[in-house]
Amino acid sequence: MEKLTTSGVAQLGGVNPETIRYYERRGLLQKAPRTRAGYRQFSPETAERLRFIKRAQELGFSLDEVRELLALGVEPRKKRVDIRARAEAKIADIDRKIKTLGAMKSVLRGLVDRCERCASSECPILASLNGEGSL
Amino acid sequence: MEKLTTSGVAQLGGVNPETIRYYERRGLLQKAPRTRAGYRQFSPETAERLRFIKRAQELGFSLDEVRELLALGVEPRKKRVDIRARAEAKIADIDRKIKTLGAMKSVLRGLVDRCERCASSECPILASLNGEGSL
DNA sequence: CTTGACTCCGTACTTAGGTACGGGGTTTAC
DNA sequence: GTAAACCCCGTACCTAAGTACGGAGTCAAG
Repeated sequence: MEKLTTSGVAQLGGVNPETIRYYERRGLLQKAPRTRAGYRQFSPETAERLRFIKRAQELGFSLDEVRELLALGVEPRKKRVDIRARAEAKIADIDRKIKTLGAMKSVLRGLVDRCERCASSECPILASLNGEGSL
Repeated sequence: MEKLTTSGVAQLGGVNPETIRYYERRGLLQKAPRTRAGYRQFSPETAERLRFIKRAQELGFSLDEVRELLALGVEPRKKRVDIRARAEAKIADIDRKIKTLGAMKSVLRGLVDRCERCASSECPILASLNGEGSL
């Protein structure tokens, strides 16, 4: 269990060191223990957590939402049912996103397919899209 | 083909009227034709487009990326192959997003499942997550 | 033919999510 | 034991994506 420095964990997690402090302030990373001199010490798993945060963000979760996701693993015992419900809700969120992405994909796929079938230089589908398209 | 006013189309598309002007500036909506007096006139399909933009945004596409997506339907004829390639690239982007969402989902699903099997008041999985978890 | 609601435009402000700065302490390598 | 390279913190700054403001023109109802 080698401990990492702020910029060490930042590098492993692929973020700016300043971002670490920022996430700590925002509650996305719990306050790291400090050395006598006040230097933060991180465990390597923190880098995992950072990558999770980044992935979630790229998928359209806000930092507040990401914090909720992360909080699911750190609930104050007891409320087992509650945590379950919240996790299920997040899963449903994710399913909605997946569905929407699927829809967007088939729009694009349709565009590609129609354009393939249409080798002439005046593709009617493109033309129809031109005047404020159905995309 | 009833024409819509700026705030009319904004309402239909579920956005602020100012956002319409903003999207026009940013090139996400082409410049709308104007009345003699300079008022913009939109066709109802513009509302569709707005909703597409919003959906794409919620899924983590930036406005610049959304513009690229939209541009796929408005290419200057000719470069049929190019547009196809770009659409394929976007589809690949989307597939990556879907895959990542799937991974996040199974992390959450695993959390839920393990917590269900673990009815005692000291769930070891939660405990293991507490010290900078594997989420 | 005026009043209220709506439009225009340019410019300024806001929020989220960082990033950078600068003055000071610390640790490592010579 | 001292310079380079880090770390701390508070605060200031930045970009993306809007949102609001305010003065001026327009349109529809009474």
